Amino acid sequence: MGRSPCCEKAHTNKGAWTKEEDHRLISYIRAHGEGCWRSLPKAAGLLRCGKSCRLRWINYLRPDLKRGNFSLEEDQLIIKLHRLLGNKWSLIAGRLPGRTDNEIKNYWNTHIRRKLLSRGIDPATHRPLNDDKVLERCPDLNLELTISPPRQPQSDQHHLKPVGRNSNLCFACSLGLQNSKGHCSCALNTANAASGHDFLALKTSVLEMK
DNA sequence: AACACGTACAACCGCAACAGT
DNA sequence: TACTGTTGCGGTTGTACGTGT
Repeated sequence: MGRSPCCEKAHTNKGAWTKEEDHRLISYIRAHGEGCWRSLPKAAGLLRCGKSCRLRWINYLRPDLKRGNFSLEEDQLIIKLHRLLGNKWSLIAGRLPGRTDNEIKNYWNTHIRRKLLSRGIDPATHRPLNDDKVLERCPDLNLELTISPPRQPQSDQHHLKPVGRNSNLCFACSLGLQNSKGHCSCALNTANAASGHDFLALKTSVLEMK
């Protein structure tokens, strides 16, 4: 026996959401807040699975979403973040307020990928497409990209979840997630507040890119 | 007008991570 | 520690719409 399906597929709607469904979902979340997606559809009177409700809310109905075209700044930030993080769309979305991982993923696949290819850049590696030849000539050349949070002084904060060797940072802050700001007081947030620099916000000289 | 093709994006699926017991 | 249920993520698909012929 495999695991049970996330929902009773026989009695759930699929495909595009109707205005009525959207309205029900918005009304329910306004009244009860987000969370408990599995039980939400039944409680809200929706014939959808919880995953579908969550996706619809996060990617389309959330009031703080920024609709419309990506700005040039957003465009460049996505490219920089993708170079650092790869296809970690949720992390990239964390640095772009009002944008969702799905939206960024789609935008990458439909616009940016093509743009990079037309410039002769491999969108997966961010290296010139003919870089293979360089590697053939220089097999020992190590172009591996690695990221790590900046070193922080020791502190006695104890609410933090250790992340590898950098046990003074919560994971969100170690990745420089904007959402984490204001919600935690780990070493990085404190330091950033003082210095005006933050990790992955690409203001740091360490990560400065041309 | 009708069709073919390309593009954009909403939505689905499967899996891994996480949380609770 | 092992197990189970839930959530979140990333890859992929489906389809509406625009454009060219």
